[in-house]
Amino acid sequence: MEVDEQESLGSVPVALSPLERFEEYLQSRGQRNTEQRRYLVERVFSHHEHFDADQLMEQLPRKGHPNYVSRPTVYRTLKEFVDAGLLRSFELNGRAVYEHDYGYPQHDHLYCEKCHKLIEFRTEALTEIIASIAQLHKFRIRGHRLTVDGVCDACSKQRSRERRRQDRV
Amino acid sequence: MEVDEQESLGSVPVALSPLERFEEYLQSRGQRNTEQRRYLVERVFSHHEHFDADQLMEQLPRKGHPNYVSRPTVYRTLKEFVDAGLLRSFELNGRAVYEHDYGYPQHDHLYCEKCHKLIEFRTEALTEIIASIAQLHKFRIRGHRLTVDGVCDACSKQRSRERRRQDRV
DNA sequence: ATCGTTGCAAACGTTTTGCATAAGG
DNA sequence: CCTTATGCAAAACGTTTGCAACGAT
Repeated sequence: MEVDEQESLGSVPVALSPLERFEEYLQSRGQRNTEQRRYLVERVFSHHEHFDADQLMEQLPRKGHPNYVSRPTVYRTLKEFVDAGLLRSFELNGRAVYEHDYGYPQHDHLYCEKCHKLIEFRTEALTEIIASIAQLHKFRIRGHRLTVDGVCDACSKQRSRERRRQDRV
Repeated sequence: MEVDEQESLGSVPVALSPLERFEEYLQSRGQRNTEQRRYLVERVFSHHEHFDADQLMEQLPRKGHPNYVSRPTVYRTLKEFVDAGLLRSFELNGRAVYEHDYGYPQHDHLYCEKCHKLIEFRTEALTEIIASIAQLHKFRIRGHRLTVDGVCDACSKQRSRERRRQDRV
């Protein structure tokens, strides 16, 4: 579930930091700027990675330590981040996976069934196809999720190496 | 989760019926041709619809009645149908959704967030884009899932009608 | 007779809830 | 002070499992 560094799509310049944007969102809805929320924005945006609620929890301080955030609050806050446009979420193997949305370009994923890595890609052609399909069906688009399942280059090479090794035995 | 009849993509002629194909699959793997499996093939292929395990269970005979199939068996059998190539499955709102695969052309979906209807569409252009992306990344494709989220024509019309009604008050 | 399959009950992993307490505005 | 947010415990959700009884080959 890590991002392949070589596949990074760069970032889009934005006016406000994720924290500023979130604070603005909270204010506009009369919600509160709590320590937990501020801390989670900081942690979630400190590195660009795909993650699920559990992986995030593992990286956070344990119960009893400073900045501890309970599991329900993590779930509630991730949902708020999605509403606020900071994160995008999609489902993979029955769990919700999150990734940066704010300040990050729209993209889709290749999902390797062997190493479970998500490789990001971006293509204008896809956007155009979707737009024309939607027009045909008079469908108002809000977003899309495309996942291509298969086996990545590294895992294909690994498997053929293993097959060769087996042949020698 | 119903199929829009008007959006039906037709079917592809196949040599064997779903039941025959499944029986062949079972035989090839030394698995058994049980009454429950035969009954479920019949029910699942009696109409072309998207469905989840719960929706299927609701349509099946209740405990104590003839042809009753338990929940675990329904789950196990749906998984076998996917392995056998009879059904395709994808995740929607945290549940596994199934649709016919055998004898039905590859397609993708528009998902209406208002009425939760899945509209099927098919485009050759998408297949080509995915192939070229995969080639670029030396990625071996096994399949893909594209879902376009938004609001369908019917729901858009409904909402504007309601807005107009409100304006008159 | 063998061994895969079923139904039951109980577990599972993820996410959500009700509620009392804490803390932001 | 008035709410909203939090942490806790427990529930809810869809799905899977262990196991004894059953049934197909």
